[in-house]
Amino acid sequence: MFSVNVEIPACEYVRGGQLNDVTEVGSARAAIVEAAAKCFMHAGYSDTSIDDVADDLGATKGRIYHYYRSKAELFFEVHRHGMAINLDAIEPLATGAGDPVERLNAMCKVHLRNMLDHIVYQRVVLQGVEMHLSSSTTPKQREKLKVLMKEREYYESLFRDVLLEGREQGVFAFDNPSFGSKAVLAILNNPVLWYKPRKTQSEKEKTQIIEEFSALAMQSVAAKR
Amino acid sequence: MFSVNVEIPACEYVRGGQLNDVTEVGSARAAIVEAAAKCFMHAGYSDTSIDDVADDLGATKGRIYHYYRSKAELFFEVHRHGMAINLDAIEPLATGAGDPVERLNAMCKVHLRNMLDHIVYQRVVLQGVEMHLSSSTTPKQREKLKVLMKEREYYESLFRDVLLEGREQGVFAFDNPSFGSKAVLAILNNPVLWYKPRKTQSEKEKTQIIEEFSALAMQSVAAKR
DNA sequence: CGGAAAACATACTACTGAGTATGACGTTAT
DNA sequence: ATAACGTCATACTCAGTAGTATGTTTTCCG
Repeated sequence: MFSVNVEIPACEYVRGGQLNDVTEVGSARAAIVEAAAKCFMHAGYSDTSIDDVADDLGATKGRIYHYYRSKAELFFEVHRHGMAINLDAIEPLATGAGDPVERLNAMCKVHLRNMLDHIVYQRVVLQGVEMHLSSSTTPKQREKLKVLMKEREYYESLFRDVLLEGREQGVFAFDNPSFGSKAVLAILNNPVLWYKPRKTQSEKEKTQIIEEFSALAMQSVAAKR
Repeated sequence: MFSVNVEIPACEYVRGGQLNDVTEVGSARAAIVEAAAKCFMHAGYSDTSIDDVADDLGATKGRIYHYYRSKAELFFEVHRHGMAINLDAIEPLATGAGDPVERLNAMCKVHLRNMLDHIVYQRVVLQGVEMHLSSSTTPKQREKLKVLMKEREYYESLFRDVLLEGREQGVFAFDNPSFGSKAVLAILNNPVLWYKPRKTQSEKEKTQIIEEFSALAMQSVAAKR
């Protein structure tokens, strides 16, 4: 899998195939990442100051810079966590058994579930796509962003592979496989742009969105019969 | 249609139903808007300084602030121009004659064509959706952003209406109409996120993208037969 | 218990970037 | 010609912010 190594000032930090230990509840790093995700979601990366994150934590800058050496690194951490949630859930489904239609259907629903349940992280992940670290960032940080984009690309390839398998069996139809997976993910990611969790009826809303958007996504690559 | 009134320091400024006179070639305002769109696309709103736009123009701040009283207003102008391009092209198709399948097909292709031909403006329009003017902006500016979002909503309704008409005739199938139009537009907007115009084979690439993504979009709401 | 290291908070620095005040230059109307 | 106005450039102000340097408290271990 992807093994990303970052020099971490404090604590040990290892990224295996599964969820990051950084995310364990009670960890100081986890609290920081959580607060950062919240702020990044509400105001975007550029318009979020480290002080904003510190405020959300009820702390000060010092706390954050003790664990993360820059704002960009903190963003990367949030992004990585968001992608880890998705990869850990989708990877087994993609490589598992079963016919392609069933597999893709499961992937769509789980992906949507993740979008709605972890929306703060998912919006940060989407921001990563539009991330412009062109200016005012070190070349080293740009390298890390490339690694994150590779991870994203791999995630998309999981969908692409299932699509290709289904096309060979005649259950899916599309021309360019890359376009097919992009279209499916475009639909699946869409709710992240507008979904706001309600206090009441929240779960009912979620299941409706999951059902309907997964149906739309499946339909977009379905073979006509 | 939407009549937006902004106090403009110099020159007269009227927004009718059609393309803004601001965009006429030779106009000083048009050059500013063009440069701003380019910068906003490459670096995003927050990471684009007025000086950046001025540099692109080969001018200085003074020029820009002579025509636009704030950075936000300049963004609004770019956004408005982008939406005007889309509305002027799609509105006649949506309300025109013909069966829903043909109409939606035409709308999809024209929309995609606009995405690829005016990508600088379209990316700014997409940024508008994720715009967070929550902090450090006047309530008056937030009002204007709402107007822009209304315009976006109206654009989406053009697709929704055609979809509804098609569902009544049994040629389209979906559950929630709003979700249907969102899915279609999600696919149609997707190329904006990754398309980079090539020097060679540019037109061939475009037509391929247009054909395949419109097919995917149509398919996502197609009735199974 | 005591000393070291981790885990912060406080108080800075240095810089960017939005917006303004003002002046210079050209054009047009009278 | 000159007054007025439109069109900019120059030179500022000032608030916000990333990052650092250093002090202070708590925890942990021998």
